Amino acid sequence: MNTDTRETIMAAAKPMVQAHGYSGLSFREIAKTVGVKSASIHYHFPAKGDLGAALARRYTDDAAAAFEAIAARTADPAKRLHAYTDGFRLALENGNRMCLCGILAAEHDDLPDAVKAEVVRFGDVNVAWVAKVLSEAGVKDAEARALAIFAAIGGAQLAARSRGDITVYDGIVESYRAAGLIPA
Amino acid sequence: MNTDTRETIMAAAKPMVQAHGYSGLSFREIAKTVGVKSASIHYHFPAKGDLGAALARRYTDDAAAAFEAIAARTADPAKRLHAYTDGFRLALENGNRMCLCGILAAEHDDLPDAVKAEVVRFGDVNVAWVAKVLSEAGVKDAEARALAIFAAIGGAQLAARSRGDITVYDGIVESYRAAGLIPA
DNA sequence: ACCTGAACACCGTTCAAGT
DNA sequence: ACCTGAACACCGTTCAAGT
Repeated sequence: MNTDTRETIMAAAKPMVQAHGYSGLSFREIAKTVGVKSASIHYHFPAKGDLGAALARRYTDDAAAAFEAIAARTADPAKRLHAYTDGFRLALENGNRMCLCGILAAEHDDLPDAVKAEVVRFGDVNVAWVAKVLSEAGVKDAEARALAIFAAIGGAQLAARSRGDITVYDGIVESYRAAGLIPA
Repeated sequence: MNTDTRETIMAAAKPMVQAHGYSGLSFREIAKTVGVKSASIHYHFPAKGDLGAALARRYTDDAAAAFEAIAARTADPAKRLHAYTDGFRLALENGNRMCLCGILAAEHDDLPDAVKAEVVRFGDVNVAWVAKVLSEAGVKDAEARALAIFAAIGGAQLAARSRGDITVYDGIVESYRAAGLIPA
């Protein structure tokens, strides 16, 4: 039951993208970790964009599954949103990394179209879920507010990462709640 | 009165970083634009980090000057903050680019220390100015709120850039005001 | 079916050499 | 003082060749 090489490649590449971005993702580095030659990666992912798109697609699917799990665990909107913001905290906990699609968003101009499309889909999935939570809580303009919360969380992650200090993330998110952006 | 080569290099490099980031900044591309060979860039900026730090330093200084100009133009906190969020809108207007220090923040792990330090200073200058505006407006926890606003604006820029749609930025910022994050 | 070595045009960097 | 050509080790990609 040896592990699928394709899976091993994706597992090695994911944290690399979260730390160094798409442009910083190196086939030769992945190859070293996986134990193959860099040319072999191209057998599983013809071009770098194919790997990037596969990573972003799975990241979004995993997020969607996590959202469902949160919704199943609690019906309280405030608690659901706490679990939501905690989810983005995880990346920072894991070696000051970023949300995979967050760092990809910054690299927009250098992304193949397939990767760009997955980044947009990640946003759509996030906004749709947050909007549902908000509207169930009776928040007006739930869709617009959800997009604002999604964007704000990405910004909090960016600010915390630039200082290499996860407490910066916590403080910013707390301010979002105190100011009324995120229902508390 | 021929233009200083060092200045020409910085002028060429700035929009490149705002579009492609630090890692996407190419000495050979700069050289083509400036009309010299890539090796010549190293005469003015020994390493890429020296150029990156110089760009971030000037970007911060320019921002500080712009903040002073805003404060001199109007005393109304809401108007000052409108001018502030408009400032970040400019980068998006200019070819869907990002705040130079915003895109650098995403690349934190691959930045030389001198560049990292300038990115942090940009944040400090922003937060200090916004905090002053907020405290004059009687907002409590002005420092924390200023950091939250700064982060949120960065996130709005990131979200808008990922969709290549400046109206996304406008909508998010409007939501920030509607929710009470930014005094309106 | 899966992997590799070698080549290609890119990259930042270095340095001896030019003017 | 300022610039350059050539070399170095990197990069993604391609492809003929292996098993």
